[in-house]
Amino acid sequence: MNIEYLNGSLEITGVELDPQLTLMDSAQVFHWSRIDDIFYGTVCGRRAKLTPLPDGFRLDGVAEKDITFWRHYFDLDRDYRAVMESCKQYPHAYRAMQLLPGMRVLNQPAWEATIAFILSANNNVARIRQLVGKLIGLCGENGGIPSPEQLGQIDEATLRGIGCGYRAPFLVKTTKCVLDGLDLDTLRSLPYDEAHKRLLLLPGVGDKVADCIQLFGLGQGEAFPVDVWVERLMVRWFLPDAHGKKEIRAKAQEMFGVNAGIIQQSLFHCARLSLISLE
DNA sequence: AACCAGGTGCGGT
DNA sequence: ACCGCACATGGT
Repeated sequence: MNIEYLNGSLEITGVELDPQLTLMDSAQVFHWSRIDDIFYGTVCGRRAKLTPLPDGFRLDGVAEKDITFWRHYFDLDRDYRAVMESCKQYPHAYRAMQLLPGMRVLNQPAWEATIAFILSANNNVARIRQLVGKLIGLCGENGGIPSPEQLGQIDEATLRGIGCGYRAPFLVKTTKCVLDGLDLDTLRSLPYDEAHKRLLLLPGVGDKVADCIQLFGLGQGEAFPVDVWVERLMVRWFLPDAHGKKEIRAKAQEMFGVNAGIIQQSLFHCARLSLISLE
């Protein structure tokens, strides 16, 4: 992998990273937009324009002090080939990673992942995108997910007004928890189980959303979100006798360890895109 | 027009 | 601890 920085542009080449797959199709992040194969997004107030290249991408609008930030966001320092090799004893997992070589798991800010995945519950990807976009539209025009302070200014009725539905009070209450002093980033250094328990205290956060926050927002690779798709594919491909999402998650963590989350992401997409048949 | 969406909270067994 | 149901809304 090669990284070059010049005049606000960060060029990353020699890396398997498919922006369409990771930013738009992956259902791990919902607020990047694509216009004519160029991607626009704002993360923690840093607005960037991403242009795909044949073997990587270029990021424009990058301040020199933010090079490390973006490098971490796109998880550039991880050897995905090694992750793939780590699951070679599980042919379906290995195959899933082979089929999606450009797949990566982004390191999002904990707060942004929390808001996005509370909105994701019992919702489809197209609508999650739309909803996150409307939420962003409520707070200025920098294009990023509102900060806790910004969201704290918005009442439940307004959130219902943009289509949040019954998730509106979850957003309000969780925002209040954070404004009252809960520091999501401190969960990063806690063991998986402990961070999970604390996340469950937030309104609108159950097992699945907590795992998404841990995987996408806290850098905890043992997290293994189990939704209906993952439940089905795990039973079909790995655990024919398992029943219940909790058991599936525990067994997957035993099998895949700290790479469980990355492998889950590949399995999930292979199933969703029908790259591997569930029958 | 039903049915589904990367579920969660709640009350009743 | 497990089970069933309500919950808003729009895409397919």
